[in-house]
Amino acid sequence: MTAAEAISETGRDFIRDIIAADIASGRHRKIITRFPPEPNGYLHIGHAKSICLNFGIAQEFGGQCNLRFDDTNPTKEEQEYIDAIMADVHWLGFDWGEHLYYASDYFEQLYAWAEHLIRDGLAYVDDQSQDEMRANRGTLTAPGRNSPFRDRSVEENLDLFRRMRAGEFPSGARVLRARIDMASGNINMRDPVLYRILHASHPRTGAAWCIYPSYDFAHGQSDAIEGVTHSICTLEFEDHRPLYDWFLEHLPVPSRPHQYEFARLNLSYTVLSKRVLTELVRGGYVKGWDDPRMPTLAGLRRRGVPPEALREFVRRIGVAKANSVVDVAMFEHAIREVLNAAAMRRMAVLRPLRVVIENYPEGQIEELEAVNHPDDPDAGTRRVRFGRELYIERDDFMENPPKKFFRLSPGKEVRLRYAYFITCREVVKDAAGEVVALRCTYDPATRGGNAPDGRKVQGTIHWVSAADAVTAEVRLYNQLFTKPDPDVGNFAADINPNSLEVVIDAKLEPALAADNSLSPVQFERLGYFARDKDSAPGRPVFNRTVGLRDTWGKVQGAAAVRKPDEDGDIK
RNA sequence: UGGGGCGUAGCCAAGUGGUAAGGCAGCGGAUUUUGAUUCCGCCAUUCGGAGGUUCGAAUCCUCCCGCCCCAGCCA
Repeated sequence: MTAAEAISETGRDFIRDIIAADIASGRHRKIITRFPPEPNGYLHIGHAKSICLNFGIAQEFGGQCNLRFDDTNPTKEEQEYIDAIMADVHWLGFDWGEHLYYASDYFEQLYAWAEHLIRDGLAYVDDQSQDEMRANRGTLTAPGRNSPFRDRSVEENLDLFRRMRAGEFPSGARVLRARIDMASGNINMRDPVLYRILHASHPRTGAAWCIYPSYDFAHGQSDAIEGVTHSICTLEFEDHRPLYDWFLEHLPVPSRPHQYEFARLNLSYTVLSKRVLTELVRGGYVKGWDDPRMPTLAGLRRRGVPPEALREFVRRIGVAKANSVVDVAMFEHAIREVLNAAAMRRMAVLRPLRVVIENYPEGQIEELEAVNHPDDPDAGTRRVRFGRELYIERDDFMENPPKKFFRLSPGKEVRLRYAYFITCREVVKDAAGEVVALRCTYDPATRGGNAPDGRKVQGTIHWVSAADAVTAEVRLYNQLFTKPDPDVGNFAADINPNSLEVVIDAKLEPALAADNSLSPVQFERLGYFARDKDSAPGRPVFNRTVGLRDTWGKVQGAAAVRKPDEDGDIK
């Protein structure tokens, strides 16, 4: 596949256009991008957009994408996150090859460049307190005031900076600042901090340093060291670009990268703020970074979302500069699309209702053929056991059904998928009036699901043989938040109390009990499910990745809102 | 009366002076042993608004309106 073909498949966007133009003009021969996570949390679906963009561009243009950890703040970063991030990028389907880097690899060079700026009179050590600095920074509309330490001599600055490095001062005592313009309309240019004193152990450099470069002082130079040609980041860094360029212009860097910004992903009913995600985990709102309700790659993976679905979703939402909120339905569509094609079908009953086939011989068992995938004959068939006692879904029976209810009700005939037509003859209730079982009859002539007399039936329902069924725990997930646009300032108020429903006695086809059973799999008529790591021998646990499209449920819901009748009938 | 961005359908998003792609959602209909899938059809006389330039404007110019980001020794 040529680069041009690859792009037409991926779609165009303004960044790919710029890169294509840079190649066409001869400005670059080899494209180098980078994905630069800070290891202070887990990757989420928003990062997936960035990963697909950066690694995707490298693939399409025959270039290279580096994985570079932006580890300049040891007070927030941990090895656990570094490991998880690498695993997640690989799982998503991308590989950085030999190009694994850390900003901390460049600490010595960055330090040398800081001294270079000092020598050129472009940086100074500031003794002001944090409060003083803030007070002198000015406001959005008023210029700042120069620090009283701004005009120290080169010698004094050098001496102080070296002593900062040597550990002579406590954390926060002094900073190194660029000497730019305290009156700039762009606050990032008002003498930004280059180095701060942090007596903290770093996951990689340990105690080697007690001063650490700021993001601004590290990022562009790291790009330059690695020969990154296109440094792609999100919109909020747009007004850092003049500073990014300033460092590259004033330092003897080995290459001249350029920064481009795109709009980060926002998803309805979802929060992608790292701060909030961290609080969800630490506050116990979810069971961990890989809780299937989390939008983290680890959570999505555990939920059963295939990486192809993430990539397809990202491809479809495009890349632009307008802030936007993508409907989570678009993500679910991508998941269903991939899973519909890939997942084998099995039968499982979530809320079992016992059915006794009165005219089926006691003790008789037979095996019926069921296809594994309706659109893929190569997926083959399997045998499912049928007996006198079965489980069907409680939702597939209604004693007083509304019009257009195609499932089972007293006196009505339906097809048991791959098996027989059955007719409901009697409803068995307990003392409380609860339906506890159904007595039905079957038509032996309809074996396999077709009536020789051409008789039609309106509905087909799934079932599991009671004698063979395996009991399982099934976890049904709903949106973590109740509102399309949760309040990140008070996220707890918008958390969905019903984001997790646990079904403890689902009945599965026996093959689903095996440790190596299919996953993800479609439970027919219900949705796509993935085996969870909490599964124990003989006690499988499944997560619902996403339900099937449910037009009947939608019609029902709408009708119920419109006109809930006394007897439950819906006109 | 600061600086930087962005405004095309309910939601994403193409379009770069020649007469509004595509996807999601929605709505009809066909097929169906998953009310799934698949398939067909419908869904912006109009591009935040108003002027202007032009034979012709979502695209160029002017003014206005709206939304987002920035005052961490976070990234």
